[in-house]
Amino acid sequence: MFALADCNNFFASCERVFRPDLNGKPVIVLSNNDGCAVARSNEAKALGIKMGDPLFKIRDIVERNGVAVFSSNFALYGDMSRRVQTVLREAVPSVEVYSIDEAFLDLRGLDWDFDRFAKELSARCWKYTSIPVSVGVAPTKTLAKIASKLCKKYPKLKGGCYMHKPADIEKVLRNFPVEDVWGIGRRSIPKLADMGVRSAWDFTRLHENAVRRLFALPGFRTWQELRGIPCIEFEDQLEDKQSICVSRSFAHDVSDVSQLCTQVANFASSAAGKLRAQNSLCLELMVFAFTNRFKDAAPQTYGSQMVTFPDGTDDQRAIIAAAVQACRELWRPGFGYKKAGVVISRLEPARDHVGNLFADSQAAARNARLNAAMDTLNASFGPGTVRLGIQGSGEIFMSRDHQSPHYTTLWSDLPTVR
DNA sequence: TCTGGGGTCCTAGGACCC
DNA sequence: TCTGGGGTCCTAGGACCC
Repeated sequence: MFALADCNNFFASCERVFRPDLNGKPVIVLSNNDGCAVARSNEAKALGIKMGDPLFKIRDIVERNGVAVFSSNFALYGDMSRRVQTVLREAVPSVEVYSIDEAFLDLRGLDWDFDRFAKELSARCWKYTSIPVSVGVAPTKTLAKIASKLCKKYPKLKGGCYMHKPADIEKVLRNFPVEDVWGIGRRSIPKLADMGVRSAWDFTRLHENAVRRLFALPGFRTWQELRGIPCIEFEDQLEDKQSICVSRSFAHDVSDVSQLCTQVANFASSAAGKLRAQNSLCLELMVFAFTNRFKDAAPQTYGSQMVTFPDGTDDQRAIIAAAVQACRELWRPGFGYKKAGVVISRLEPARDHVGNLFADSQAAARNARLNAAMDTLNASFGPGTVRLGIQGSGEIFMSRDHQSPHYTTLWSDLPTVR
């Protein structure tokens, strides 16, 4: 058996932990730049606010119903996520953190009362973190996902659902829309509709050859998993990233090349920091920037520029310099750039890297010490405390008009109790 | 006025080899 | 008319996830 522990309406729930006055009230959390609703409390969902709705289009609903609106606060969500993970790791030997708000638990070889286990684990998460968590247990990961969704739909399950009897699974799948199955995406829906497949159960009734032909290997795996045959690996080892991307939309259009370069330098700085954190080197860097595609009247452009590092690098100054140079090359006058980003790829573990015999090893060692010193300072005093001149103030041009305090990660933001 | 950010895996087809 | 057979590697794009 596998379990899936899924935090309900995660970002909205995090905001409510330190704002209990908002319990039972509609809450939404916005994407970066205060663009779209990306998390909604149950009350906000009931008002008809959809995932991804732009704030300006739901302004009426928000104002009429007194919806509490928050800018995204990833320092808070990341910290709350770690707290939930701690509770999960205390419960079972093996945990696969799948995303910021979801984790799989490996229950293979355990002879427990899984229904009780699921309900108790949910209760424990609530007790220690104040985050509501749905725990589904089933013979495959895909079925465990469905079981956890049942918990959200039926409060009487008390946050835990064990689904394993074939007759029960059939009953659930017959009532479960195929488009809500993990691994079935938007592009597959028309194909499935053509074949008369509406429920997850219908999908399991298709012939194996048809599934393989139309949905290839990933679709076949989902088909197997729904039929109770596990074929998606459990991965409790955290793998190194193969690529790292840092990108943002800007609060206003940027039509000045040096301003754009300053922003790109900050993206590169952030990407390079993540690269060093996983002890890798990158061999490739790409910068991209484009205009606002929603502005029909304005001239549109998309530019990207690639740089390679034949010897591999994780050096802050080298990566930022390359990104800024690439940005100058892709920039075209007369356009208002709305979004830009830096992607570093072809990553290799630093310890496996075969260096250049003729490189200046003393200079490399000096750079490594400099990078380590900057990383240490920025980890202690906050990102951007020590930075290169070209990064300017270190700020990204971003709107965040509804930001909550960093309750758990900044001393100055500690809640006051009287 | 205002529309997010960050990833992975798979496959078909091109380019190349003998 | 008719144009071999068998293989590997790489890449771009598609599809999916949160």
